[in-house]
Amino acid sequence: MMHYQFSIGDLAREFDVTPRTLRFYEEKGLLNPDREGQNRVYGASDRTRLRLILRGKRLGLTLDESASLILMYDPASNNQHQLKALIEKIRESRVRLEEQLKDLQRMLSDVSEWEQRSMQELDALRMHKQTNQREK
Amino acid sequence: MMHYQFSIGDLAREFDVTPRTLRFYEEKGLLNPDREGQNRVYGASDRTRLRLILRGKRLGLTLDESASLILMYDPASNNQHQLKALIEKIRESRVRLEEQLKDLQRMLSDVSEWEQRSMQELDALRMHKQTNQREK
DNA sequence: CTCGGTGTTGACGTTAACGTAAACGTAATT
DNA sequence: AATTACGTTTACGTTAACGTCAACACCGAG
Repeated sequence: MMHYQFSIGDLAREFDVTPRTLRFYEEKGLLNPDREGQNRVYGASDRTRLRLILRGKRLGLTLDESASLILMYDPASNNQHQLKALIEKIRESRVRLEEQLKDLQRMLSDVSEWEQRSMQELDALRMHKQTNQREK
Repeated sequence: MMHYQFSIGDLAREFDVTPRTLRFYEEKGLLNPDREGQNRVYGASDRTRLRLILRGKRLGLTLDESASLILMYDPASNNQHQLKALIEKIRESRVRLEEQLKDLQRMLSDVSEWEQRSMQELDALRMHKQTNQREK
């Protein structure tokens, strides 16, 4: 059974952010939930947007950058000129992301290399200790 | 011909940051250049560190996180207990980075999918225009 | 000798992304 | 009726990572 309506608390819990965060994203125009009286009611699209925002954050994008990425997912953009501009923006994003991917791979290999070295060193220390004990 | 001494301006230009940034990193203990009188003189190790810091930044790490990563590269850490703690930290970093990698791949595939769709749409628009012109 | 270029140390300003607190409304529980 | 849980708006506070500016020192060229 799938919901398609969420309170602010629901979403906050699901994505591990505070309600304040969701209201803040709304101020910035990243979300726009319906209202039921005073209260915010979030739908599936808001949920998707939120996921995209947070994914962006984890990758080091600013909220504004995530905002434009989200606009690109929106089918509301039709006119040709805008479309070209958007494609260009996407292309830039992709280039950046690919750069980031390289950075990440470099870092991963550095880190695992270091990990191995230090574990060996740790083993060496253990061996040394045993030797010492036998010498006693 | 390789230098192994750099002024603050040299490094700033090479890595496209301002001198202020380098002084700031020094305050935070991320760099510690020698002095020649008043002036800072950076060596190869500072240059390496700077590279690591900036790489970290691009991946969304904070300066403090980069700082601890750099400490791990340092062979100054010997005692067994510290070593274990460091290994644990590295392991965490790796997990985070692997998560990031997945995010990135998801995002890349999303983006290129969208790119294709919008280029097709653009083509469709062009075709439509031609048709209209012939109908004239 | 003065001028431009490069460096130095404070010290205050700025932006993003929320945190925190006050003051209040509403609805269900006890 | 009072408490508890959840929501609201408004507004000020906070942290990271520098930017910016003032006031000064040094050094080589013209």
